[in-house]
Amino acid sequence: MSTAAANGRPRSTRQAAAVEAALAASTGFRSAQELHAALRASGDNTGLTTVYRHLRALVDAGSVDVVHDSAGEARYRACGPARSGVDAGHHHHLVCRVCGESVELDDAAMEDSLSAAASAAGFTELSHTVEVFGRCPAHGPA
Amino acid sequence: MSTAAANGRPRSTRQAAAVEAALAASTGFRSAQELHAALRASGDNTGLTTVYRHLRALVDAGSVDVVHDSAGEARYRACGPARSGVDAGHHHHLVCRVCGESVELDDAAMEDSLSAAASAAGFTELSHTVEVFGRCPAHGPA
DNA sequence: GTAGCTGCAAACAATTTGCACACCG
DNA sequence: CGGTGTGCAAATTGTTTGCAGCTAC
Repeated sequence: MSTAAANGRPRSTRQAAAVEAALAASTGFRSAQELHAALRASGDNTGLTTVYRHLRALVDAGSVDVVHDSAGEARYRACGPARSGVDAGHHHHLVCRVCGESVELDDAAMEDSLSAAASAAGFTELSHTVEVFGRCPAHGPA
Repeated sequence: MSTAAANGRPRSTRQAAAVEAALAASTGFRSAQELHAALRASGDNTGLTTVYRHLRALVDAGSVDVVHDSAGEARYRACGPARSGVDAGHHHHLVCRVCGESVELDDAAMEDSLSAAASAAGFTELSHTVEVFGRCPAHGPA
């Protein structure tokens, strides 16, 4: 099908595809090193450095989302198709702290409320980070 | 018990007070190392280690709030009086990305909206992180 | 007097960068 | 062939831990 999900890259490399595949293989957030380990387990002998490089490039391109866990470590997830130049995928995530599974949250009311409060304080050029953690239905409380 | 908000500490030390004072001296978020530098500038020859130790203790006690900037570095701010054992100071911050000044946001509507969305997805034991960045009135766009 | 607190320096972990080599085109 | 992506290892940075001495109680 859409074999052409990635064609704007300078040179098509196998490792680049491997990183994207590793990201696409999970609906949850994964840490850089976790991703690297998974890649090696998949047979790809990709280096940690390369993983970091592609991760950064993808984040920069807007096709990957990042959150920082409580330890300050970065976790990545393939998200938003990143249309042309538009920020078509603005949303936040609800992440299960047990299995890492994540669900997208598209809460316009929340966004609006937040913006209104910030504007009321006289702040401009707003940007925000919203991360929600919890236990997914499959991992309910004890 | 109006004696003191903090009497559960093992031993009252001058450095502990210095760290708390440094935090209280600013309405904005400060990084650990920034705080350490300020402390030395104030005359206190407190060590970086000690600053980190007290910071961690204060965060653990709930009297200090932490946010992680885009670089993943921790920034602290004295917040919520942290009553007895109750989380009496739940709120988020609106931080100026130019001067670091911060304003507390107590947006119940946003909180509610967020919780509702998360609950709808079947998630429990929710916790969230909301950080808003922007330019304060004093540092408006060009 | 004793135990906890302090501080210097080494240990640590995550991430970045340099440099030499392989591969894509 | 040419150049870019790759990868190993060293460098960086923020934070934590160990150990000897000092201070508060």
